[in-house]
Amino acid sequence: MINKEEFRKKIIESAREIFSRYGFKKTTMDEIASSLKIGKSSIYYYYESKVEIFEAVVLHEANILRNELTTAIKSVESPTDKMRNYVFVRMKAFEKLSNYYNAIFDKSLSHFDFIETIRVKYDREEMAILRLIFYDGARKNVFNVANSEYTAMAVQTTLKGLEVPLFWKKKEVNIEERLDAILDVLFNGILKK
Amino acid sequence: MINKEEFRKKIIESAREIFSRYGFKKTTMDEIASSLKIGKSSIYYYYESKVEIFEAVVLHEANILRNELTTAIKSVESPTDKMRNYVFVRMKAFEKLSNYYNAIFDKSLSHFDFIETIRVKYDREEMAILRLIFYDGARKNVFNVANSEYTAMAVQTTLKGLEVPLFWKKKEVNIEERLDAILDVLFNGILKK
DNA sequence: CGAATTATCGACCAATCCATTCGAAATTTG
DNA sequence: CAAATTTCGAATGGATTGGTCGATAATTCG
Repeated sequence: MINKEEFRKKIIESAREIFSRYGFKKTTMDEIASSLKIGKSSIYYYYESKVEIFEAVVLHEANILRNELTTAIKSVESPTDKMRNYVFVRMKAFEKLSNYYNAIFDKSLSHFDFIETIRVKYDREEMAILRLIFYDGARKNVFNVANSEYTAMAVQTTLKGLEVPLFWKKKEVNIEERLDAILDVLFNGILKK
Repeated sequence: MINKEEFRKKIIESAREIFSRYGFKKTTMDEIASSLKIGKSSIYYYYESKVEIFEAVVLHEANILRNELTTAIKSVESPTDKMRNYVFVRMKAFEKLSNYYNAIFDKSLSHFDFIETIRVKYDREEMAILRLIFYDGARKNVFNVANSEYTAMAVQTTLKGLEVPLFWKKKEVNIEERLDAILDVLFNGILKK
């Protein structure tokens, strides 16, 4: 019916739902298996270990995020709209992603260096995107930035700071409602009049 | 600073968040404890067991639901609006509550007869409320019900049927979007022109 | 103060859970 | 049919976790 590679993808899709809901530790191989209607031991025919599946899931998730971000930017023209869309999608995504982290930073994270690798890679990609937006914004005279590299760095740092409350989940943060306030902070001193 | 009874409540509040997120089985005493910044063994000074805490949480949750439902009904005048509000709050609540069930119907549910007790009690309360709404609706000539008792029973059965997809979580159900369709089903043959 | 009471905790235990292995059976392929 | 692919049940061993207990800390109160 379906070849091995296809079924590997199916496993990732199912595992994604469960991992994103319960995190790494609380997710069991039994759950993943039964969500696919196969026996637990069958999974090991497709993947070597739970960690391997988790890595594949996180990678998948990262790719989805990258796509969402690029389309969010492409869908509008003006630099301010691009920023607005970018920030919105990013915060929304992080809200979801924080579930994964949640369960990782429990203990024994030594296995999860690969997440840091992905993270670093994405920071770089994000920098490139932000730099471009600000460069474009300066050229079009809507942003007041002398150095787009520097501004991009500052904004990225601010964004990371905004992630913290999401990460620690003191409280649900309603992104929709807070977006304008967040953009106010980000645009502080950048937006021309 | 705070007396024993107060702290018991605090425990329930904390445990509520965790149980509602992870269900009974996936929630650990360690988590409950550390969310309160106390040691695991200290919890046993306030409660005898995990099950006892869980029961208190479910009871608490049930009370909250009852309050929400009664205020939802009181807040409007017309019988159709009352139904709309009632159904909305009920479905919303069940969506959340299903997390608890989720983890219970795993196995060894013998301990959880008390949930059935609560359930039965609430079915009765619900029937009383529905009967009243329909009786009032018939009197005000907006509903076409000959026997409000019978209609209430039928509606309750339908509502229970609608819970099923929420319970089994094949997919997220967007209550906001589906509400009108649900009400259409419920009002079928009841609403006067 | 000092003793009684209240509250917290670390260390420990037994039961269960759970990721993983393995060999055998089932199923598909050719 | 035989070979290759796929599924699975049973077993295991190490980690997890609900719960106990006795030892202290902290608080109360005469």
